[in-house]
Amino acid sequence: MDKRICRVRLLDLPFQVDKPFDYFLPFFDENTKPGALVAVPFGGGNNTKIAVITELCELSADIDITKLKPVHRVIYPEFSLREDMLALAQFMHEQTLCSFGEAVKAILPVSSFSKLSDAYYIKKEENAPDSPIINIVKKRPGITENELTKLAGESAKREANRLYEEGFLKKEIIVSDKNRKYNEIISLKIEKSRLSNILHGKERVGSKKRKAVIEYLAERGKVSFEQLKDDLSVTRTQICTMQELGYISIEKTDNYRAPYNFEKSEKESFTLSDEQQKASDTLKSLCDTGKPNAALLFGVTGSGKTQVIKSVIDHVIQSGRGAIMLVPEISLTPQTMSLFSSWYGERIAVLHSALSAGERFDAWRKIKNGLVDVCIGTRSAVFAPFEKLGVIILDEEQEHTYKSDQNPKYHARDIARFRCASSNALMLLSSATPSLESYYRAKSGRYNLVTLPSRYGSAELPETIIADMRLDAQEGRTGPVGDNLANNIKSNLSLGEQTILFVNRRGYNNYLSCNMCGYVEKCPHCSVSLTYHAYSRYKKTEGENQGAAHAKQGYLVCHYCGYREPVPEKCPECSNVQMQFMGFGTQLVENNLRDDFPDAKITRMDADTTQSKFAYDEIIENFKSGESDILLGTQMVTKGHDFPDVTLVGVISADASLYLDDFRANEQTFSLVTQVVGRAGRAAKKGRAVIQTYSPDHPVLKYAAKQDYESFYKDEIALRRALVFPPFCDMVLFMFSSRFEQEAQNAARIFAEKMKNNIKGEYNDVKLQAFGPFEAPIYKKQDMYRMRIVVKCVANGRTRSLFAKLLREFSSQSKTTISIDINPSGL
DNA sequence: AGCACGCCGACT
DNA sequence: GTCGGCGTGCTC
Repeated sequence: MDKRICRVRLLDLPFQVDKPFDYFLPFFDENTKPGALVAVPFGGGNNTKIAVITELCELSADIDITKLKPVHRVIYPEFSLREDMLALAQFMHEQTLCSFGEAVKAILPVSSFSKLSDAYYIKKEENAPDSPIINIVKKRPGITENELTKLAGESAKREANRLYEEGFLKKEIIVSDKNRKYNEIISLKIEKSRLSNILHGKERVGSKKRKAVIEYLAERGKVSFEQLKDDLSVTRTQICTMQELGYISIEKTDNYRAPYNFEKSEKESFTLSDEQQKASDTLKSLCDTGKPNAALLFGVTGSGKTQVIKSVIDHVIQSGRGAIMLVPEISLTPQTMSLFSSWYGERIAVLHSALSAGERFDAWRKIKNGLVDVCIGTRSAVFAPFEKLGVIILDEEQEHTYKSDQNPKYHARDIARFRCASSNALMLLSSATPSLESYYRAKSGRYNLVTLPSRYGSAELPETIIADMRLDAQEGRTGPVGDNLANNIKSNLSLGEQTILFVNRRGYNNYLSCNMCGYVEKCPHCSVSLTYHAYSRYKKTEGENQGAAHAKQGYLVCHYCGYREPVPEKCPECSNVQMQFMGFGTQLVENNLRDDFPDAKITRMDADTTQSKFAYDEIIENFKSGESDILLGTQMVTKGHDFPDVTLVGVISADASLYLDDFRANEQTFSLVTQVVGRAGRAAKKGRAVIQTYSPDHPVLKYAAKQDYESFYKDEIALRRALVFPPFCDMVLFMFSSRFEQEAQNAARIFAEKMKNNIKGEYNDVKLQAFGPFEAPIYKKQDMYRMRIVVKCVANGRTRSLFAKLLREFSSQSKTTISIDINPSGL
């Protein structure tokens, strides 16, 4: 029997209202199924909204059909969610506490959705009220609601809707497919005798232009619309009319736009080392178990992880399945692209957030239609709609960019895990410096651990020097490049070898450091650095560069537990009174370098110089070809390139990220320094690395210099366990923002109280520890005052249910905006 | 979130 | 007497 009722979720509802609604289904066909998108009337004004069907039900006594509105129709049938993707939306909704619609919109290329418009027609003329609306529709059947409003004023919408409800007007929902680009092939549709009549003027076709088109087509046969337009300057309307009149037919074929060039080239083939072969075999077998699997490919820098990954992708493609390759940032897609297209030619697609709606849609459609085997992209590419999925790879799995910080606040790893579970695919995490969480899971057997312990070929690890910047400070040198590094650059320049300098941009926070002994004040409860807050900070502009003298009037604050203490008068370690705020920018370093080495060719690479689409590639190519001596940059220089002529790598300020006010500071610093150091000496030449720091004895830097992940892990995991941080708990961040300072503060306080009451009462089984409320690191942002609550807990179903309840109750009664982020990428 | 319905002040 | 302010409450 036909299902007559469907349960739907609307795409554009705020969290408080986000619940299932039931609608009557006046039609039923093969497109009417769970996952389908439909247009439905919603709310008092019966505005047309987009919804997704989650369930089909039969008529039953417990549903009052008179209270149900009818679904208008199915829209965008090509975007209908497959069963597993619908389940994924539900999963995201539950896991990240986003609205169902937000989850669906992350999965589908919604930028391709065009706005729906309502078109009106006369349905019944007798007894129709004498309304101006009726008259307009009579004159212009199919008029849209917008045009109607323009002609008859604001009330037209309501009036038209009333006439529709009363049965005098008919409504149609129009979707324009503006983002689809077709090749339109035009051909004649007239039989020969009639054609001859027309050509000889015995039959008239209505206009000269029409006759010209027919003549043209008679001569040339099939022709594209573009061509026709260029040669005869016909308009689309004219062609469409001719189609309606039956003179011609228009055949639409898909036309894919390609933002990148796909050139398959016969790259020199490489042979896997024994070690790589073993890793590859293990991973390939994990793809074939017919069950979901997860693996961590842990290989030191330069161990050839990419080759292993390629062999796994090859294997997956051979079995007729697709592969998703995620990279941490957009700037890494072009180079990954060119590498992969040399292997797979046009059988690849790119998906990242900088694509235009059309490009994104095309890539999406190609994947869905099985025209590609591999999708490369950033976080959102984890939703690539492969029918059959064999493997999802997260390259540099520890990168924080895999966590979204906007709704839906998902982590690509979690999505990958879910998708692999429903496709019996392999989730493959790859890194030289895995996140503590992942390595912990690998060690405890939840992931298969596959290791590549040695560098590929003859490459050796570089010789690493930890340069003590305190010595420079004592001798009055305060510039960003210390004595040791400067000497190394000098000798490298004279040898004609290349240098990479890494400027640590993280840690621009105002942390206070003694420039004599490198002492940094930390929170006694959280093992994170304290951040400086000016005394009367609410009136101050953010990012102000305060001097040390000024600092003494302020406070040092912990962003995890709210602990605060006054700024010390002098260094508690060495009694030095010169405490200062740390950090250098790339530009400052560049200027200094130009002064010190006027003859060196220096290239700067950071967010500023890589604005344009291809700038990044150009910089890399130029540097590779030896056109410049020194490449100076941020994070970008640390990743994924083989520069055979680079023999010196310098870390300008290793401390900057070490004293981040984040529990992941150690982890991030270790990862960063390890990666930069790994850049040196990738080919036959032995490399050197200089790490500049005020804390030369810091174990994290020592481990990174030796590329000793195991020891770092041992220390760090013990610390996390002792202080209870992930992976031993989940962190949840609540943020309250309001234009009015008092409101944000009240809201946060009341919320905290409500949470406390709940864990004493209904939710007394939930174990959690709440900190705050206290001010967000950027207290005032875009005129909004922001308060925070930080919670440590186990984010299970019960805890989420509590949070969901609190959010729902709270947001319906407060003007303050509240947001939740479960395991945020940084606090 | 929108949008309706609903109950009190300044205008033709 | 009406237009319109935004307070409250609902959306299948």
